[in-house]
Amino acid sequence: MIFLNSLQNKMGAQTELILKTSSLSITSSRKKILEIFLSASTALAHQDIEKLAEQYDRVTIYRTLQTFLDRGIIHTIPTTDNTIKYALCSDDCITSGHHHDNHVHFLCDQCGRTLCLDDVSIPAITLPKGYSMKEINMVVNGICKTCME
Amino acid sequence: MIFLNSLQNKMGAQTELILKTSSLSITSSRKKILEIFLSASTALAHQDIEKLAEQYDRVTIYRTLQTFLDRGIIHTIPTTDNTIKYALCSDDCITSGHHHDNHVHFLCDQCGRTLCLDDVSIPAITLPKGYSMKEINMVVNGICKTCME
DNA sequence: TATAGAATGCAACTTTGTTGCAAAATACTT
DNA sequence: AAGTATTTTGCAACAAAGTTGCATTCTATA
Ligand SMILES: [Mn+2]
Ligand SMILES: [Mn+2]
Ligand SMILES: [Zn+2]
Ligand SMILES: [Zn+2]
Repeated sequence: MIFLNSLQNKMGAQTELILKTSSLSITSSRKKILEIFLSASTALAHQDIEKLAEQYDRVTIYRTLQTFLDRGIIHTIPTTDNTIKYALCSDDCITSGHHHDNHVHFLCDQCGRTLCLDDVSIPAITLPKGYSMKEINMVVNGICKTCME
Repeated sequence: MIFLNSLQNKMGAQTELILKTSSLSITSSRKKILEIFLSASTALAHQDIEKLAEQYDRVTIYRTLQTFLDRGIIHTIPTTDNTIKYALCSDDCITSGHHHDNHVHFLCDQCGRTLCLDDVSIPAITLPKGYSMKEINMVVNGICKTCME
């Protein structure tokens, strides 16, 4: 029990730190949504968060996700099925002002989970003359490790 | 006038050929939507097509796009802003039964257009052990050639 | 603790996507 | 060319997703 409280406190401290670092006021919905991301092993859709944070209004969740995106706390993952998934940015992302995610994302066709493959970086490409690159996304569909076993 | 009719006829013949090749019955909505894709230089959202084919019901457009996807006549392009864009598959894609698009897509942050960079192929990557790849998408955001000038 | 400013919840609304079914169009047979 | 089976379409009704304005509540700070 003491142990659990300690964990809870640690998580609480972490979420408050993230919010402070981004100059955001500390509110219970923001902390809750950050906690959800921190304990999730996969990227989450808006709907996933709605289910895990039922006490908060749908609109609040929309606005909170947008705020987190603006501050670079989370990033979006484009998918082929018209659902945006959100995931926490790595420490690098969060601390640096400008967002620069550089890993590949994986969508499992079987379990439906979306994973950040933090260790697989996106290879460089050469664009035709006249094009300037700002962001790059690489998304792979297939079967994930867990589902293969 | 004769010239225009000839162009029209050529486009008509082309759309009918595509439909026949995919064993689809030839209907005016399917021809119209194919014509839109053939004369478009960019990928299109459902909404774009709705505006360009006002005479047809929204539901018909949804179903037609789905049919074209199923037959591999068009492919989707995932975007970070929760809108799916559709584009004609290259000849290779259409003729071969199985879909294997392999080019990078470009989203211009200024004009909003989505372009198939047919000449830029997606580089290979190595996934962690246990993952199997089925499809791969690479989407680049930035400023397109036209907007740079 | 008082107060200005920010965030939230609610209601109302728009947009996007889905489904069932009758009517219309197409492909196919004769 | 006409008739018929099958497919496609439009409409209506609905469900889900996303947006906006505004009054209330909460947070930061003096
Ligand atoms: Mn990620
Ligand atoms: Mn393409
Ligand atoms: Zn899986
Ligand atoms: Zn452009």
